[in-house]
Amino acid sequence: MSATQIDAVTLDGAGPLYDQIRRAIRDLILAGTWPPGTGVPPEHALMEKLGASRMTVHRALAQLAREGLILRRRRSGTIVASPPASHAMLDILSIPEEVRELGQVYSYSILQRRDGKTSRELAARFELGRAANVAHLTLLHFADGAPHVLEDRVIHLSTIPQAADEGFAETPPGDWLLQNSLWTQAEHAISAIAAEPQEAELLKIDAGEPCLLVERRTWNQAEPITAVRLLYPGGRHRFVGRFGPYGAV
Amino acid sequence: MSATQIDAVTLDGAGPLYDQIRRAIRDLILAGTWPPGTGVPPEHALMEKLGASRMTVHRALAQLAREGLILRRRRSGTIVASPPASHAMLDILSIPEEVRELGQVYSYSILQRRDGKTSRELAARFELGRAANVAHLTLLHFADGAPHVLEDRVIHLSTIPQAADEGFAETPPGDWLLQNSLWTQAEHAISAIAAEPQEAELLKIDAGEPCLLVERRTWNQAEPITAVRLLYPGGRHRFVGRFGPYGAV
DNA sequence: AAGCTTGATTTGCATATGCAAATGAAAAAA
DNA sequence: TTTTTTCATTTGCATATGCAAATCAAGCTT
Repeated sequence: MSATQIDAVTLDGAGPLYDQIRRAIRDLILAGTWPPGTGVPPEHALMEKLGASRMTVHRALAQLAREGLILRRRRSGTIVASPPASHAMLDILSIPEEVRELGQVYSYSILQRRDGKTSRELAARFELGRAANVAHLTLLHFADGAPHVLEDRVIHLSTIPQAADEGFAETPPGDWLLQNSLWTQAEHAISAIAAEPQEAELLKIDAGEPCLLVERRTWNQAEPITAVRLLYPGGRHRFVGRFGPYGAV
Repeated sequence: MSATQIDAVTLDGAGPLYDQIRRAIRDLILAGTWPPGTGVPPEHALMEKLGASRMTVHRALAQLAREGLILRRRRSGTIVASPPASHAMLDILSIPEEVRELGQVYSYSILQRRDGKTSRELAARFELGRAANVAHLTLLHFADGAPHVLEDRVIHLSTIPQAADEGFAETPPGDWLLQNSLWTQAEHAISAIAAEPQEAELLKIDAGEPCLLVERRTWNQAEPITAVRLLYPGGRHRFVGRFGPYGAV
């Protein structure tokens, strides 16, 4: 069952020894030569076959274990893990970057700003647990002068008090927050909705047209920092990600 | 500039020493005590302060470097890295899992299947580079008997020939492929579109209603495996991910 | 002043050694 | 037979040691 072709492990001489070992075994797994459940030879066997010390072999295997490719248990040995439930990775670029990535000219304008306690309606829209002192901003981002995305955001002034004195004239609030705050947790939801009439007018599309809605909330430890709703005209925008079974490529 | 409060590094005595060191430094970074650019004390200094060997300190720092929290350069030393361009992670569950996760009963039915060379129209819809021998399937997934998502898929028979003899009666093709093929690359795009009349009828929604469209293509090395378009009624579905600046939480 | 050489600092890699923890299997005891 | 004990295998952790590579800085030369 766990008889593995140890001879299949061959080094390519490129780079550090531990990394050669790591890549050699990783490639056998990714190529399917060692399918899930296959026994990986014990450290001593690899050590002799490859002429490396046990610590070096261990380093390679420990890293593969951290990456989730193999499972290791004392005495029972090491086996190839089953591919994990996969993740799709979507880059979160700042909106200016996103627009420039498309080769277009970025600009933005603040449509409205109001600071103060959250109304019941606002708290509901952003799923805020309790009333809070926030800055509430509405703004529109443009790509080559055309509406690109409509942003509706609250910033928790109790967590980021310096936002109260910031006009966001130079930098839109999303980017400003990235520079002026630390976040440890975020939640991200993507859904599709029909544009409301006033949203459609701002985005220069027809009411009822499908839009991508990105809702994001971020925290530092337990303190909420900001919550934002980004409305993208659906026909024009898509989120793309490229990845492999064990993470980004 | 790089004078760091080395006294801030304190161990908690829980678990392996190298991991205590790793976590101690990681926490100082995440808490903002050591902002980006801050100099991390050299291995020798940490070694003396913590009473650990250099190899152990090195192990902790090397791991933090792999995780992207710190940057290390010979002779110049180690500094805290700037938070990376973040990724949002969305779990890709199989559709049966996705439905069961919601606490609903899963079922599916194959609406149509046709194997053979791709038509021009089909090749365009799935962005296939050239004509190919594929299985083309259309199916509908149900949650508690109600339409959940409409699936339109091609499977490359040159890469996965055994799909030609598979009826997908027990397992829907997405899950079957996960079990019967290896993939090394995937591309994933999310957009919002209005439902076409025939799509709307199948999903039991009104034509023109906003839907989430997930398009995914997977490869093994350079060989295409499958391409799929998943159409979710927008109002009912959203993709949610939770994550931190340095990866999944 | 500009370029070159030398030296010192810091990280990176590999090895050898020793012990500890987990645990499957065999041996011994009930 | 069943349970317990012992033993051996395998991984995990930590240390000490030595050398190599990168590179900043100081000193030297021209």
